[in-house]
Amino acid sequence: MLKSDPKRFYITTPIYFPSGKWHIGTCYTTIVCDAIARFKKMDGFEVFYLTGTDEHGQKIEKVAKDKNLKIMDFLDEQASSLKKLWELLGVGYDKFIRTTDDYHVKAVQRIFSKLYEKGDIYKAKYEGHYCTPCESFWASSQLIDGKCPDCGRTTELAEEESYFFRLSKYTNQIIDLIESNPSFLNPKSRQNEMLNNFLRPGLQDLCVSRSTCKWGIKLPFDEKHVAYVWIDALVNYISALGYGSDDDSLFKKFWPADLHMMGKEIVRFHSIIWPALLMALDIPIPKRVYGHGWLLFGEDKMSKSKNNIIDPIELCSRYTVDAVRYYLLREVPFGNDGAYTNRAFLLRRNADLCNGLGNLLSRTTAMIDKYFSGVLPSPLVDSELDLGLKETANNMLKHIRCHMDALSVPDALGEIWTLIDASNKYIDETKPWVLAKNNSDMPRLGTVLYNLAESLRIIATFLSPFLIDTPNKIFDCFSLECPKLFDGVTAFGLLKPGTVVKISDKLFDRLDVEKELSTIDAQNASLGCHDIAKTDVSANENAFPIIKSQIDHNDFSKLDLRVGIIKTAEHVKKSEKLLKFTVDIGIEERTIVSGIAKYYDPSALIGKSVTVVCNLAPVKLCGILSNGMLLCAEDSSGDVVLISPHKDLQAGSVVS
RNA sequence: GGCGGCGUAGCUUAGUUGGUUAUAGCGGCCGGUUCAUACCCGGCAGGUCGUUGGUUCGAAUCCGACCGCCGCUACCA
Repeated sequence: MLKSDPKRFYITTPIYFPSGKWHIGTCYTTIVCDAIARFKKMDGFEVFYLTGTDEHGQKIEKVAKDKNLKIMDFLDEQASSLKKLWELLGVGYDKFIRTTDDYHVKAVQRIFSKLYEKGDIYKAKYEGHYCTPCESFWASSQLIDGKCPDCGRTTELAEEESYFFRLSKYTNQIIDLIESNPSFLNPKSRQNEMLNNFLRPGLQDLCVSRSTCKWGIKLPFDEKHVAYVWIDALVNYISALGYGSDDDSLFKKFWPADLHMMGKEIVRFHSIIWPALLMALDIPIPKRVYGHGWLLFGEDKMSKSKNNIIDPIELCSRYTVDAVRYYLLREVPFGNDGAYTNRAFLLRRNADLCNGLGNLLSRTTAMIDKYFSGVLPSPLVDSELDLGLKETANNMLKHIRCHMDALSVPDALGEIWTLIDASNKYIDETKPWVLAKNNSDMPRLGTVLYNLAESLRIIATFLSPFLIDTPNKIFDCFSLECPKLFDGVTAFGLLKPGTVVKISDKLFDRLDVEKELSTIDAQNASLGCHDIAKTDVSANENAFPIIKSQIDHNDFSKLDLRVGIIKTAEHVKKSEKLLKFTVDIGIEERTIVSGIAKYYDPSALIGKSVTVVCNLAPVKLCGILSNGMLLCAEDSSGDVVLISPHKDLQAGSVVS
């Protein structure tokens, strides 16, 4: 007999940048992938699920330094805290890669050499903006209001030698890849974005090295340079499989990847740069790249609550891991952004997990206990009513598989709930409590309860890729183990009559939503949590950046801060963010451009006192020379406010 | 400014190529039931499908304008 090729599935999350605290947005991607990976395993695939951390770069160096830690100590700590989080959330990855791992470093170096020899990497000078204190180069587009994006100080023009990857060469190939292969990049709107914004205008070659940053992988042909993020980070998807090492059997087995999953913010790197690199290396292109939406933390409009518990660990310990996984997988429409609110979470938990699933198990096991002393009866007397239930169960795998292939995880879960709902309805229609009153109806009653037990077995089986403890609790009641594969599980008749059935504990406690919300409010208030509603956490991990390194008074005295009075204020044409001001700083009037158009109506600012940084080097913004800076503060919700003196002072008053 | 997307019941949302009374879930109300976690089952209410013109026998669905929200991007990430 011919052995057919085993079915394989390689799925990846992005590697996470360990500079801050982990939040529930990181969890979202990873849990979705986990569910897909588990599903594929049970569906007969040999699966490899990869996740990990992206550990190089200046920021890492800086954060470690600011925390007074050795870089590797800091990184070890971060990686292990992430692994702990995945363990808590039941994430069963097959490999956790760290870009500081030996084999990865070697693979990156080999790839650099290969591309260099091929001529796809070349050395060139480029002009950039250099921030001396930060020792970093920035492109014009990276500057924020003309200032260093890291420290906000003025930068100066300088030249740097760097290595470039000939990305431009691959423009047409990538266009062709996306256009002729619609399943490669999804959702479809991302294809348009990539094509219109980058590909059709033509790609620019990509700077792939840095000479100012030390914390990175050294280029084998030029030790003064380290790999800049692109090649380093993206290569993890193949280095993790042993590409470029002595043992590349996993690579041969699993590449090309079946699915690179990520948040929409990094689709560009995965759908353009990554395929181009692979093309340059003559490696096959991954089959699918999917950019999912963000999990947003919306304000709970229905209540006065403005606070949300968003710490995943806190959420799990309070409401169970399965409830958190269920909510993330069920409530966030895939491909779109989804909003997390405590209310929605609690309502979902009650409606689906307590009332739907938990109560079904409860009433079923209770009846087997009550009417058959806890021994599973035999199915003896079939009826028309049974057919619908069996059919629903029989079609489940087909339907769920279809949704999972389309990456519609919420719909896949919905499919399981149709069987849960059908089972609850089946109880109502068959009325076991009426059958129980009549001895002659006992065989029929036994059949009904047997069918319900079978239904629960099937439900638990299909839940097991998505939830962790709950399926096992259900199997436990029937003294079963979770099957390894879906194959053959949907047909009724697997459970052995005579099995001892345990009455289940409550799967999930029903909660009073209003009470729970006020408890959360009270707790947050006592913890001093401020309004974190409306905050997009995935884009906001550095809402309150860590304290910068200490300066002495001499450093401080270099700043020339003065009170200024706004004389004129207007919108900068062709700009969404910028306002142009004339500010009286006592000795003269200055033109200052500031990126606060979103927060202020210019006409309302005329005559107001503000704080001005007067000796900041001028910078051109949208063609206007801005000579100074208006001090502003931003809170965690993204609100930006000008800093003004408590009472009006003479223009030019010195701030010290 | 360029490109793209979205706007359907209180909330979340189905509506591939235009066609009978426009989904479904949650929440609300009413009824039924009692095995069960005040649960389950049934029913009802609630929508001028963002606004406005047009094409058509007929539009949530196609075209134009407008309003509102969002994403990507802006002289080499």
